[in-house]
Amino acid sequence: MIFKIEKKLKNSLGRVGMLETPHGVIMTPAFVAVGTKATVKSLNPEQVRDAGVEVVLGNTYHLFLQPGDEIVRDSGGIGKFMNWPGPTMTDSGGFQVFSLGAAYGKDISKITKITDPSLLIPERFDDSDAPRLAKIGQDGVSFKSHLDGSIHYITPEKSIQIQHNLGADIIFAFDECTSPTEDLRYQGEALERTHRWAERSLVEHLKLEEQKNESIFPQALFGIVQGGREESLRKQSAKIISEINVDGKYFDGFGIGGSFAKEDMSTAVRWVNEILPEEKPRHLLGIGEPEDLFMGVENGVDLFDCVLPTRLGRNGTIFTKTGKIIIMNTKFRNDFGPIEKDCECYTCKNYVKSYIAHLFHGKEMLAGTLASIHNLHFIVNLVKKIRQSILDDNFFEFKEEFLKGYLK
RNA sequence: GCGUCGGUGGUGGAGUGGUCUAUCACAACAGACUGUAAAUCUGUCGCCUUCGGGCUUCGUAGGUUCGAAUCCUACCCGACGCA
Repeated sequence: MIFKIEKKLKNSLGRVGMLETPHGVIMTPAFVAVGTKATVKSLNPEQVRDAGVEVVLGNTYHLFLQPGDEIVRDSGGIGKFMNWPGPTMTDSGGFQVFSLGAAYGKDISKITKITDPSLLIPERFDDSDAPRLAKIGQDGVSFKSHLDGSIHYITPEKSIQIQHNLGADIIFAFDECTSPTEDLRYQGEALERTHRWAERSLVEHLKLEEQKNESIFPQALFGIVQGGREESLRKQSAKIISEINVDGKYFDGFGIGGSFAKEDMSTAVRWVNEILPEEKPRHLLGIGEPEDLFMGVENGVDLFDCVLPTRLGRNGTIFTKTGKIIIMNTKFRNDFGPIEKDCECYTCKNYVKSYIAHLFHGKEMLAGTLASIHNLHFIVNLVKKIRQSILDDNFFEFKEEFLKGYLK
């Protein structure tokens, strides 16, 4: 994997670059489509590609459980398995430590608002008796399969082994995505744990790379920075993760993970990217909304991934330049215009809102597909436009103009 | 014409003397969703409301009863059977 920076955004951390992988080039900043179970939900690879997607992200935990990482390996790797010829990534399962752990069965998001009352609780809320499918040990995480209840212990080594079997071009260290409801003391403990796991991930990765024969593509490993909303922890994490090395071999790039408050996400990202080595790519995990993408790029992020375009699409919420719309709302039943008249996506070129609303009301499968195509195109294209605006020296103008219309 | 069964909120369909504005499902309406446990979930869903409550509903009209969607009578409507 080779990363080249083409141009920097003046007076900020932003940059435009290119990331070369064994399966093709990613023009950064780029939005990565999420294909957790080796499929971008409701879309086939041609539709994903036509939406402008350059790279797809699968998930270690899900593919380990089903169909099993060895099956993916034996089929020729995740890209071949899912018929996606381009670059691929896999997440390590670290997010499931949160989503199946602290967040399981609760109404908790990794993105909070400062006004969220749960953040005002000074003491850590002890809910260790609450049912959860992921339980953290010092050595790894015990997962109770959401599919059949079977127990699986995932260590950093195990996650890396699985990811080597899955065979994505870029893989991530096993981390703990810490819940925003945890107190500072816990955040610190979790951070130390994530750092230990990062080093073990790197050791295992280098070992497996060494054992590979030439017929197998080399993989790049990204370390993950955590630290929640806390400045000292974020900075400490960025420093430690970027310095971790085994015999002079470092992480190939970095993920920025964990929970954020919407209001101060930009500062958290800036703290980290001011410290991470400039010449390596940074991936802001699980973000985001259009305004978050501008924020991330401006603060030095090269890659984003998020389930939002496809999840919102399947659930009937559609991105437009003037804000999100809920296509099932009554007013769209007889709206015979496209979602966006100047949109180049397949959905907008061929269908009107009335029809898409009809498909959703009728619970037709095509509904989620058409909405996902548009949403994915919208977000992927937004990042491409942001990229171009940096090349054209009008990033800040573009940002202001877009957000003025979008956030209204 | 006679007989039997049945008519419940937008729909289907519970309820068969009080705890009934009436279980439940669907539809409808609104909302949520940020490294996917998710083509999912939440709320509203008779009318009015100063959100305390007030008022009116179970084919129609009467009646019995302290009290009726629930019992009785008549009528209207539907299905089936016999003429």
